[in-house]
Amino acid sequence: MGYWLFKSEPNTWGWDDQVAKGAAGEEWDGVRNYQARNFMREMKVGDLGFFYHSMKEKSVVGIVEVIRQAHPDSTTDDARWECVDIKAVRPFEQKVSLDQIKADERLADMVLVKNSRLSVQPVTEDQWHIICTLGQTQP
DNA sequence: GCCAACGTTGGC
DNA sequence: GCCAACGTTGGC
Repeated sequence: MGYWLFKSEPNTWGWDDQVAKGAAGEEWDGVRNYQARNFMREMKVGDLGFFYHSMKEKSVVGIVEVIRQAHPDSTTDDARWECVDIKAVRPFEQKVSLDQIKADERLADMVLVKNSRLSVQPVTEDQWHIICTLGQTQP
């Protein structure tokens, strides 16, 4: 089981948009960064991820599940870019802010802290459980 | 809204 | 293959 973090600017694509897609989910398209793409290639159906709102909100707001492995990104003809499909699983009872994450020394190694610009990131199992606890939400 | 950091592009 | 220039991201 892998754990990940998906980051989006809520004005472009937010948690509410993801929830509206229901069980059918949606492509996590538009990624044009090799590191992020490589992580998506590693994802397997059933892997879980955090849904993070960047910019104004800067918080983890919910949990998503990978429902389709990496496949060509339908928003480009460029064969280099691939994406997975994800669906919303459940919202966080309590949003976990970037400030909270930075304040917790157990989370100091998170990619979110170290390389805030990477839009798709791996999360360790320990980090996963800590943040779920902070969010008062079942892993 | 600004700007630093980063990744990508393209000229040499 | 190097590196300067450029565009984009995202925290502040």
